[in-house]
Amino acid sequence: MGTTKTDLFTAKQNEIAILAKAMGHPARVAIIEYLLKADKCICGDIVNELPLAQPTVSQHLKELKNAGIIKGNIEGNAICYCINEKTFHILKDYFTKTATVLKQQCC
Amino acid sequence: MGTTKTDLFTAKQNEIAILAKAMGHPARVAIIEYLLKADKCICGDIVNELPLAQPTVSQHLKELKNAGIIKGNIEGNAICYCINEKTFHILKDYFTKTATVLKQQCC
DNA sequence: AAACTTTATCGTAATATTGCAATATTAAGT
DNA sequence: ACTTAATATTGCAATATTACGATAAAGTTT
Repeated sequence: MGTTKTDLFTAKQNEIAILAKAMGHPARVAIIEYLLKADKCICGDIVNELPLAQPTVSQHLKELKNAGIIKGNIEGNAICYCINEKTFHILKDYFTKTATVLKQQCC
Repeated sequence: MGTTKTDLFTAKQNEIAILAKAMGHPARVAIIEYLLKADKCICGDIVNELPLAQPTVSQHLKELKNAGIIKGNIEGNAICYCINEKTFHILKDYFTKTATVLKQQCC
C-alpha cells in the first residue's frame, strides 16, 4: 500500500487534499511566505532564504508547481516563481466556506 | 531521511504545515465534510460513510485529532467526533490573510 | 567556444504514510 | 460473568516522502 485510494473519493475532495498536501510541509509554507513578501521571486533567492540544499528546494518547488499552487516563468537563465492566484483561492474559498458552516456542533 | 527538518522553520510555519498536512488526504477531507453536514458525528457513522476499512478510518481520525482539527468525546461505548473550531479557524485565517496579500505579483 | 551561473534531475538512504487483517480494549446490555 | 457492539492498536507489506551529493541541462558572459 502506501498509495492513496483517490478513486474512492470525489474530484473536489481529491483537489482539496492535493492542495492541502502541497502546503503540508514547513519548507513549502516558507516558500509561499517568501513569494508573498518578495518583490522579485527568483528561484535562487528562495534557495538562499531556505535552510535546505538546492536540490531539496527545487523538489519542493516542483511539488508546489505540480499542485498548481505556484507557476514558474523563465527569465534568462533564472526562473521566476510566483503564486498561482486562481489555485490559491480554491484553498481560501474552501476553508472560508467550511469555517462558516461551523456553527452548531454537537460536542 | 524521509524526516522533515521542523527545527529549521518557525513555529507558525510548522503549525500551518501540520494542519495542512492533516487535510492532505481525501479521506480526511471527506471526514471533515461529513462532520460538517452530520447532525450526529459518531465514529461508526463515519466508518460506514467512508469506503475504507474500519482500522484505516480510525487511523485517519487519529491523525486529524493529533493535528487538533477534530476532537472526540466518549458517549457510552461510541465516540462523538467533532471539528475543533479554534484549530480550523487557524487554517481559515491563514489562507484568508495570505490570499488578500496576493495583489501585485511579478509574473 | 570556454567558463560561469542557475536550476533540474538522478540516484540513493532513511523515514513516513497508507491500508488492512487480526486482535485488543472498553462499555453496554443480558 | 458472558456476550455483543464500538473503537483502538498492533503488525506488516507496499509505496511515498524527505533530503542531499553528484551530475546534467540551459542560458549568460567573457
